Amino acid sequence: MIKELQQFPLFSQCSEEVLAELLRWPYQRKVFKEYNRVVRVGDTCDSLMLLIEGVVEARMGSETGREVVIDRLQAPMILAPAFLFAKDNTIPVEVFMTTEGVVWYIHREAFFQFMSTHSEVLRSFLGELSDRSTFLSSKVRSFAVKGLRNRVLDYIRQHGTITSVSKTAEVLGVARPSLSRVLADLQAEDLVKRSKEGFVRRR
Amino acid sequence: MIKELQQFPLFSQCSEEVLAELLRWPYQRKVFKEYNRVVRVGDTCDSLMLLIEGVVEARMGSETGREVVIDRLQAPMILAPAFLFAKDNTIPVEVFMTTEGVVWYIHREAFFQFMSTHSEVLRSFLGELSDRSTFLSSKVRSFAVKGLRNRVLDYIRQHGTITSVSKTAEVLGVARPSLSRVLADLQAEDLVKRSKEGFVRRR
DNA sequence: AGTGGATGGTAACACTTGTTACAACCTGAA
DNA sequence: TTCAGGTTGTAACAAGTGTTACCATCCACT
Repeated sequence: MIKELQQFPLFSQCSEEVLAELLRWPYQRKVFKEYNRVVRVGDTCDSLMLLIEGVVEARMGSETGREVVIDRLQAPMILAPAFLFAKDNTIPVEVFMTTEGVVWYIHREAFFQFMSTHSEVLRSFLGELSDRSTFLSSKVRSFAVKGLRNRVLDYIRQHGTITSVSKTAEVLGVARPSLSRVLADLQAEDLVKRSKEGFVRRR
Repeated sequence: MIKELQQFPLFSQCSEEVLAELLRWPYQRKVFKEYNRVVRVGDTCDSLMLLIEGVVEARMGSETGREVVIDRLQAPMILAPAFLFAKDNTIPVEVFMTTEGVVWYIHREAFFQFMSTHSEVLRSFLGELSDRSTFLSSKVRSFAVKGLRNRVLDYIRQHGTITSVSKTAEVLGVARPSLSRVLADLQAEDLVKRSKEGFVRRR
C-alpha cells in the first residue's frame, strides 16, 4: 500500500517509515468502477484525494451553459488540491471515472501536520497547487483568444495533435460541427493535415 | 514598516518580534506611480510580492486575442502567489498600477523558511493560494456559460451592479456595443434597471 | 456478409457577437 | 459659456458560431 503512495511526486522523497507515520492517522481507500462519479458539484473537500489508479474526467457545467471538460487526469494524480485549504471548499466540478480506479482519502489535518514536519512534502505540495493555478490561468487565457480558429491552432500547438474531434470540441467548449468546419478550413489552407495520429500541424 | 505587513491576513497573527525575524532576510520595497507596470508577461516570480498600498489591474492578452481584465486588486493583497512555487514560474499576466502604490518583495526561500516554522502563516498562505484557484475556476466557469446575456446576469448577481459599461465589457471579454445592446434588451424585458449606482437587478 | 453504434463530414439556416460609425450626453477646465 | 475628452446608446452590416439534419465511414460483434 505504501508503494502506491510513493508513486506520487508529492511523496517520492519519503521513506517507507515516514509514510507509515502518515498512515497512523485515519484514512480511506475506495474503489470506483467505470463511469462512477467520484466528486459531485457542491461536495466539500475535507480530505486530500489521491487518484492511485485509473483515469478521471473533470467537467464543469452550469444551468444555462454548455458543459466543458476541464481536464482529463491520469493516476497518479492529486484530485482538487486547491479546495482542501480554501475558505470556500466546495468543489465546482464533477469528476467521473472513465476507467476503473482507486482513490485514497487522507484527512486534511493529518496531512497538514505531516506536511508541516516534512518540508520536502510541503514544497512539493505548494508546487502542485501552483501548477494547478497556472493550468487554470492557461485555460482562462485560451478563452480570451479570439476566434475558434486561433484557439484550435493553440490547442494543436500545446497537445501536438487532435485525435478525437468530438472530445476536443468538448474541451474547447464548442459544437462539434463548428470544430469540424474550422479543421476543414485549416486543411484547405495547408495549416494542418491529417495523419495517422489525427490532425497535426503542417510545416 | 512592520505594521504594513500586519494588515495582511497572512501575517495578522504574527507578533512584531516574529515579523522582525522575517525581515532579517533581504527584502525590497518599491514605490510605483500611477499607470506604472509592476509585472510584465514573462517575468519570473522569485519573490513574494505584497501590494501594500494602491490598486492594480491584472490583464491577460495574446497576440491573436482580445485583452481581458482578469482582476482588479486592492491593497493589502498578495500578487501572483500561485507562481512563487510553480515549476514554470513565469507570470502570464500584465499587472499595472491604477493608482500610486507600494510593493514589498520577500525572497522565496526566506518566505519558505519562515512559513515552515510558523504554521499559522503556512495555513493562511495555503488558503490564499487555494482561494486564487477557486477564483480562477469561477472565471473558467463563467466563460463556459452560454450567451452573453446569461453571463451578464451572472455578473450582476455576483457584483450587484454594473457601474461602468466599458470596464465591465473588458472584464467579460466582449465588445462594448455588444454589452450595451444586451443591457438594452434586459432593460426592455424588465430584468435590469438603471439606478444611481448603475445597472442593477430588477425584483 | 450483415448489423448496430460511434464517429466524422457537410450543408442550410438562425442567432449571436464584432466592427464601424455617428450622435447624445456628461464633466471639468479654460 | 465654450470646448475637449471621455462614456454611452444605437444602427447597419459583416463575420463567426450554433443547431439540426442527413449521409458516409469505420469497427466490433453476430
